[in-house]
Amino acid sequence: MSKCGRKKYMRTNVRQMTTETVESQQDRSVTHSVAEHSSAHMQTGQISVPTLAQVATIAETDDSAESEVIDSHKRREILSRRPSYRKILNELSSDVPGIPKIEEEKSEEEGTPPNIATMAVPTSIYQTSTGQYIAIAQGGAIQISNPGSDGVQGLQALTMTNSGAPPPGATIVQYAAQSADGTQQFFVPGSQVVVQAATGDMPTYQIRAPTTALPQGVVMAASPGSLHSPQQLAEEATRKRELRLMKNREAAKECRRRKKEYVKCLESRVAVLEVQNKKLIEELETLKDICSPKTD
DNA sequence: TCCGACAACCGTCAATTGCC
DNA sequence: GGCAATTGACGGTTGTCGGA
Repeated sequence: MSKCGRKKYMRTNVRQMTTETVESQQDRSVTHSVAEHSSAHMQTGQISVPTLAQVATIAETDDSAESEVIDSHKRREILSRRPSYRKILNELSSDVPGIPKIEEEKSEEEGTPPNIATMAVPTSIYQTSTGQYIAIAQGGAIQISNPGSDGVQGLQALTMTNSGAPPPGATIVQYAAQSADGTQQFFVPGSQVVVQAATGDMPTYQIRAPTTALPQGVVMAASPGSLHSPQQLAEEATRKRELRLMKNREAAKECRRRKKEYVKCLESRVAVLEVQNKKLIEELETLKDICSPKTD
């Protein structure tokens, strides 16, 4: 039995159960539902964070008498998909100046945050026979990423100075694991090659005219231009699927990173509020001492 | 040393949202 | 409406830790 088939079967049942659980819990305190939801995920090591809507509902329905009169709108709110962690955190940040905002991804025209200054949004991603990823971004930037490393540290980027807009459906990247002179070559549009001129900690790349025909072992990935046969269509479908999986893989990593940051910010906010609360209590006690006459 | 429990992380699927 | 982004949920893998 395939892994995916089994997963899909189980996921369907679990998803139904999850919905039923949330709905049935409307009759009880929503506080319980969130707690149970979290503890259930603790068994699998996953973090569960209630949505803002859930948090609001918890506060509103803490009184068990009111929990029975949750209208359909609130139920829909609970069941609805949460906004992104970035939005939630930025909403919190607008209320509390101490909380840093998660940077929005900016286009190249708007400038990039310092920590991802060398990254560009890839538009075409290819995997070489050695497992490396090559991404051609808008503007002609070529990014070479090693497997096993994260998206930033393993990234090598260069920008083509003579890059123009490639013709639609004609982007071709050809990768040779090793050329005759021991360097890596990447063939790019415009009948040019990107040659690895130096290796090591700081590899450099040069754009040259190709000197030889395609070396042996070259891996070619071409966009659909004239696919006709069923085999070509199948290969194209496979390529699209792998591209989608790779993008979703990276998106999941980024989502988890944001989620961790979101949780960290919430925890730090709790710490700050606890300190403030303690100070206010102490201040209140002090004022009480001042205002109330001494009895002894 | 072995084993089980647990946490953390990952890849994947599917549902949802938001933008064009 | 289509598509990309986002994220919940799942199963799998790996590393750590305490007890036998």
